[in-house]
Amino acid sequence: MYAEVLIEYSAKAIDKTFTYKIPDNLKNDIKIGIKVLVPFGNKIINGFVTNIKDTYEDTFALKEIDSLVDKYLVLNQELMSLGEYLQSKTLCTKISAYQTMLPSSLKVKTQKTDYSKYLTYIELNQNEMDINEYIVNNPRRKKQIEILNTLLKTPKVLKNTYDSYVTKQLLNLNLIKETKEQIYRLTNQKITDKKAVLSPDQKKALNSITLNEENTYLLHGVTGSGKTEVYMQLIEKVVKQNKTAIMLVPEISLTTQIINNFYNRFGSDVAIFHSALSDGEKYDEYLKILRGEVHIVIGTRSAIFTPLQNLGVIIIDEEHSETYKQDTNPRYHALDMAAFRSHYHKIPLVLGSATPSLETMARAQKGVYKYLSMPNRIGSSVLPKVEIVDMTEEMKKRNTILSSSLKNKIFDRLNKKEQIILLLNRRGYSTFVTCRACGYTYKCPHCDITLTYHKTSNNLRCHYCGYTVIKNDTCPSCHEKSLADYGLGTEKLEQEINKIMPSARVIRMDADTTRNKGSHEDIINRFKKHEYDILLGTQMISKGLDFPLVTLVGVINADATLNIPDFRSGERTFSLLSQVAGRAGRSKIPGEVIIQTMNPDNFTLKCVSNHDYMKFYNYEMSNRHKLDYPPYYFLVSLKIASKDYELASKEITKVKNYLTKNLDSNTIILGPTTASMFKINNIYRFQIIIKYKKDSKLFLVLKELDELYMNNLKVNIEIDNNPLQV
DNA sequence: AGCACGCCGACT
DNA sequence: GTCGGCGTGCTC
Repeated sequence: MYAEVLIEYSAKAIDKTFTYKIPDNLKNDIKIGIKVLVPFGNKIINGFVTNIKDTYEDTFALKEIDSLVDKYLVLNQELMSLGEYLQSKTLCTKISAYQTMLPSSLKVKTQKTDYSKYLTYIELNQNEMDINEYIVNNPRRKKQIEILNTLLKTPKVLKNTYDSYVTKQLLNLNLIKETKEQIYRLTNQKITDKKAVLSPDQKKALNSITLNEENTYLLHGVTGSGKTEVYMQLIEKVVKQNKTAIMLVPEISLTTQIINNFYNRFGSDVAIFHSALSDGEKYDEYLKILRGEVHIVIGTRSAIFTPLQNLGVIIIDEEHSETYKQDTNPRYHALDMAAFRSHYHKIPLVLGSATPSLETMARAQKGVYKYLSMPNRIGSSVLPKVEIVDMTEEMKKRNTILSSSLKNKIFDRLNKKEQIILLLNRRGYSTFVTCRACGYTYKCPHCDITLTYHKTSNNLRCHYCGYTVIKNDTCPSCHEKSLADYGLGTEKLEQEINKIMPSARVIRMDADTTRNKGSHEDIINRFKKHEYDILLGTQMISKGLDFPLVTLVGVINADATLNIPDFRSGERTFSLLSQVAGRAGRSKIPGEVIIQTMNPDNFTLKCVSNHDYMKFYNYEMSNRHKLDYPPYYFLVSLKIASKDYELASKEITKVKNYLTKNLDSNTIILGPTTASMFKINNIYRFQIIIKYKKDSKLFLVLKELDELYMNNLKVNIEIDNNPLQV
C-alpha cells in the first residue's frame, strides 16, 4: 500500500505529492484526507494524504510514513473536493488549501500530541470482600478507609476529590485503579423551548425557504426586524429532519448575544468555531462535529469547513461583511465555499443582511437568488430619525469636532438618563485632502475614487490607473486656502467630551482599549448596565449590539469612510452608517441619529438618512455600470513584489504585456500602478487590475504566470480573485 | 521551505 | 592553499 502525500511547506516549488510506503501497523488508520508525519529530506515533517494506491510503478526508493498526527483529523470526500475547489478559486498551493480547512492549532507540530482533555476517576480494583478485609486489618489508615468506603457505595469518584498522596498509596496497593474519560472544554445548557411568536414578515420569510432543495436566498431585513429568530426556527426545522446546520457570523466577539440565544434554545446541540478559541477548545469543538454529536455549528469564516455530515442548511448572517473574505493567502470567500457545499448537499443557502452587498442584491434582482424581505422592525420600535449636519457651516462657528446640534442632543439625553453612542470612523490607511471651507475632495476623473496624497512629491495620485495631479494651495472648487488632510482620533474626541461635559461618564472602545482578551465584552456589559452614559468608538461599536437605553447615535465624521480611495467606499459607508444608526431606539423610546459631514449633499448619506437601501442600490449600481466595476465586471488584482524597485517595475511591465497578448479583447487591464501599500518592509509592490465579464482563458493565464514566478526568489506574484480592496 | 552541492573571490 | 559568498536543484 502506498500513499500520496503533500508536504506541509507552503511553497509553490514543492506543491506536489510524494509517494510513501504505508507500514503495516498503520494500514488500518491511514485514509485519504488524514494528517501524517513523514520523513522528508533529513527531517520529519507534517504531511497530508491525498491518495492511496496498491501499486507503485517507479523504481524510486520509497520511504515509509512515520505516524499519524491525530487519527480524528480526516477530511471526508466532500471536504477533499471542496479543498480542490478552494485551490482552483484562489490559486493557492494545494497544501495550504487543506491546511486552511483543518483546525489551525494542529498545523506544523513535529511531535504527536493528544489534544483531548480528560477527567481522571478512581474505582475499586478488587472485590468487595477483599476491600472490607483490608479496612478491618488497617483501622488506623483513616483517610484510605474513607475513600474505600465511598467507592463501596459509588462506582467511581473524581480522583482530585482526594489528597493525591493517599490515592497514590491505594493505587500502589492495587486496591483502586484509575480510569480516564474525555470531556469537552466548552459546554452549554439549554434553557428554554420557548419560541418567539413570528411577525407576518418573519413567518412569510421562514415559509418561503424550501428545505432539501438547492437555492440561495437573500433575507433582506432592516435592523431590528428579527432575522435571528427566523434563523433559529429554520434551523429547528432542519434539526427535526435530523439534518445539520452551519451559521456563519462576522465576528464572534461582536455576536455574543446571538450565540447566547442559540445556546439557550439548542443547548449542547451547538458547537462554536472561531479563531479566538484556544487550541484545545477548537479541537474539542471539531471533534464534537466530526463525531456527529452536534447538529448546529456557529462560527466565523473558517467554520464553513467544519465536517458536519448530512447538512440541511447554511446561513450567512450579515452577508455583506468583509470578514467573510480571508485577507491572507488563500484569499477565499466563505460565500463561495458555502455555495459549493449547498450545491453538494442540494440544500438552501440563506444570506441575511440589512444592507446586502451590491453583488448579492444584483443576483437577487436578476432572480438568481430568491429575494425575501422584512422591511419592518418587530414590536413597537421604529427606525430612528436621521439628521445630517453640515460641518462646513459648523467650522465657521469654530465647532470642529462636535456640532452644536449634536452637543445639545447629548446634553438632552444626559439629562434624561438615556445613553449615547458616538462613532468616530478612522479606518483607512491613506491620507486624503479635503477643503475645510466647502468640503471638496480630489477625485480621479477616470475611476471616481479619492486620490491619495503623497507628501514627498506634493501630488495626488489614483492608485487604480495612475492619474496624477499636483496639489494646489487653494481649493479647485471654492478657491479658498483651506485644503487640509483630515485627522481626528478617538482619544482627542474623548478629551473634547470630558472638557465640554465633565459629568458625562464616557467609555472608549477602539483597538487600544480592546487589546486584552475579554475587554471587548467587558466594555459592552458595563455600558449595557448603564455604568457609562456615552460609548465612543470606531466601527467595532456598530455591529449587532442591542442597548435598549441608547436613543442617540452620533457619527462624528462620515467623510472618513466616504473618502477612502476604493470604489466600494460608498457601499461601506452606507452599510456602516445604517448599522450604527440601527443601534438607536431599539425599544419603546424612538431613537435619533446625527451624521456630521463636510459633504451634506452626498447622495449616499442622504440615502442613509432616509433608510432607503433601494435608492442607494440603484444609484450605486449606475455608478458601477458607468465605470465597469462589480457587479458588472469581476475583478482580479495582480501584484508583483520585490525588494528591487527596478526589477519589480520591469517585471510588472512584462506581466502586463503577457496579459494583453493572452487575454480576451473584452477584458480590461488597468495599470500597472504602484499598489496602495506601495512600500512595506522595503518591498515594493506594483499592481495590475483585471476587469472581466467572461474570460475562459483568464484562470489558465493567471496560473501560467503564477508558475512562471514559482521558483523566482527575487520576485513574488500575488493574485487576488475578487479583491475587496484594490 | 530547508539543505546540499558547487563554483568563484579575499584571507587565517 | 582554504573559508565562505549565495545561485541551483532536489526532496518520495
